[in-house]
Amino acid sequence: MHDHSVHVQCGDCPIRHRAVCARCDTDELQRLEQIKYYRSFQAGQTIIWSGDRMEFVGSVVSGIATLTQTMEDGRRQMVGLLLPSDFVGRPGRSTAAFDVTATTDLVMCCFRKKPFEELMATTPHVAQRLLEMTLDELDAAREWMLLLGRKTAREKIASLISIIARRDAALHLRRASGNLSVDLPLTREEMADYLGLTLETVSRQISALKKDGVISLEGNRHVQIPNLDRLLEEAGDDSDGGMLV
Amino acid sequence: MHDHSVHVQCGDCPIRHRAVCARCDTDELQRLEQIKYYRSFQAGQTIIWSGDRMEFVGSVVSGIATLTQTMEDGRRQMVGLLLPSDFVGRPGRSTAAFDVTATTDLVMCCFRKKPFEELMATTPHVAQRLLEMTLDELDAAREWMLLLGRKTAREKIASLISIIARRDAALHLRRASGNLSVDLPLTREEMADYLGLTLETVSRQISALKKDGVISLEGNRHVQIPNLDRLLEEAGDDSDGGMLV
DNA sequence: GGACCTCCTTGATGCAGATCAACCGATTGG
DNA sequence: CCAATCGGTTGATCTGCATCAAGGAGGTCC
Repeated sequence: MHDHSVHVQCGDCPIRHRAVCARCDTDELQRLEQIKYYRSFQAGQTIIWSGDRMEFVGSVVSGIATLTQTMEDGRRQMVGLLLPSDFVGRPGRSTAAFDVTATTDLVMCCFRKKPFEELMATTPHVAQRLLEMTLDELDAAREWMLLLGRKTAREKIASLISIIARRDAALHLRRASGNLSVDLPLTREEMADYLGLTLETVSRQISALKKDGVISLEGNRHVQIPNLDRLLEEAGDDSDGGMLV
Repeated sequence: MHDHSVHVQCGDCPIRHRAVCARCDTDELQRLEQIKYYRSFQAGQTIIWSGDRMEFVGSVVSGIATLTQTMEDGRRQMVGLLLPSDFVGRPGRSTAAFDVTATTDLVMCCFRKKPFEELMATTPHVAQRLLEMTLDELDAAREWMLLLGRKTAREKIASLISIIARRDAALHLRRASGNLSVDLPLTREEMADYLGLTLETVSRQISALKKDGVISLEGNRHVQIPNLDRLLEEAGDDSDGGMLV
C-alpha cells in the first residue's frame, strides 16, 4: 500500500505541503498546480471570520495563524495554532466555524475549494490523507483539552514550550547540539489565549520557570532548554510524550 | 453530487449508522454487512486502553461510552462522549490515543478494521463521509476547548445540559411539547471530568441553577428545562447556538 | 529629544472553585 | 436487620489564579 504520509514538494513553495500525498508519478500534482495560488496577509489581519464562506483550502507557507473563538463579552480562547506546513480548511464545509487570524505576516498556498473537492472526490488517497491529518488535529485538540481542563498554570506553560519545541524539531529546525532553544512565536497575551490563562499569569509562570532553572530566556521570545526531560516533567506529560528527540 | 450526509440503516441495528453513506443501490452495504459483528460491554468496563492496538471501528448502538485521558497523578479529563449512533475508531491508526470506557452497559456494531480500511480505500465517498464526521468531532472538540478554557462553572453546567438536550433532539427523542426534558447519562463525577471541575462544584452549580429556576430536577438524573433560551443564555453561547428547535 | 506606542513584568488584593469533611438516601449483601 | 457501598448534597476553609494597578524596556514617529 502506498505511504500516504510522505510530504510533497509543491512547485516553488518553500515548504512541503502536508495536505497532499506524493505518488511518485501521478498527474494529481499537475492538477493541484493548476488550481493553486498564493495569498499574503499582514500581521494582525483577520483571514476569515467565523461564519464567513470559505472559498479555499491551503497550507501555511510562512508565518503564524491562529484559530480563535470569542464569547460575546470578549473572553477569547485559541483553538488552533497554524505553523508553516499546517493545513487550513474544511473540505465539504461552506462556512468557517472559527476566526482565522494572521498573527505575523503570513503567506499561504491556497487551492480553490471547489476544484480541490472535485480532485478529492476522484482520488481516494487524497481524501484518506486529509482524514489522517484531521485525525492528527483531533488528537492534538484532545491533548489540549487535558491541558485546559486539568493542568496548573505552570504545567500549561511548560507544555506550551515543549509543544513548540516538538514542532520545531519536526521541521528539522534549530537542532542546536545539547542545548535546545526555541523561539516563541506568540505574545504573552496569545499564549494566555492558548492556555486559558491571563497574560499576567503567563508572565509570572515564565519568570518562575526561569528562576527555577527549567528554562532560560534571551530576550522575551527566545527560550533555551538546558534539560528537556526536566521540562517535560514540569509539563506533567506522560513520559512517552518525549518523542521529541 | 451524492448527498453523503444521509444515514444508513444497517441490517438489524436498531440505530442508523452515521459512519457510512447510503448510496441507494450499491454493494457497499453488502460488503459492510459481511465484515460487521456486534460486541457487548458491561457498565464500567474499559473497552480499549490508551496505547492498545485497535482492531475495529464501529458505532455505538446503545449505551454510553467515554474517551478519557489520565495524568500520572490521577487527574482525569474526558475528551469525548459517545452516545448511540456515534462512531469510534481511527482508520489508518494502529493504536488508541485515549482510554475508551463503557459507562453504562453498551452494545457496539463493529467492523474489523482491516477490511473496513480496504473498503475505504476503494470507495472515495466512504472516506469523504468519515472526513466529514471527523471534522464534526473536531468542531465539537474546539467548542469544548472554549468551555474548558474560558467558561465559569455555572456556564459549564448550563452548556453541558444544553449539549445533551441538543443531542437528544437530534435523535428525535423526548420532544415533550413545551417543557423540554433531558436525562443526564453521566454521574456527577463524570460530568466533572467532562467539564474540568470537581464533583462538588458540579453538584453545587446544579443546585444553584435549580434554585434560580433555570432547570428543575426530578431525581438526580432527570432535568426539566422550562425555558431553553434562558439555559442557552446561562451557557454563554452565542445566540446561534440555539439551532436546537 | 520627547511623546507615544506595544509588549512585558511585578506587586497587592479578591474571589471562584478546590479541598477537606460530614452527612443523606438508596442499594446490596451477609 | 444491620453493615457497607455508591452517588449525591452541603458546609467550612484554603489557594491558585484573576483582577486591578503601576511601571519598565524597546521601537517608531514627529
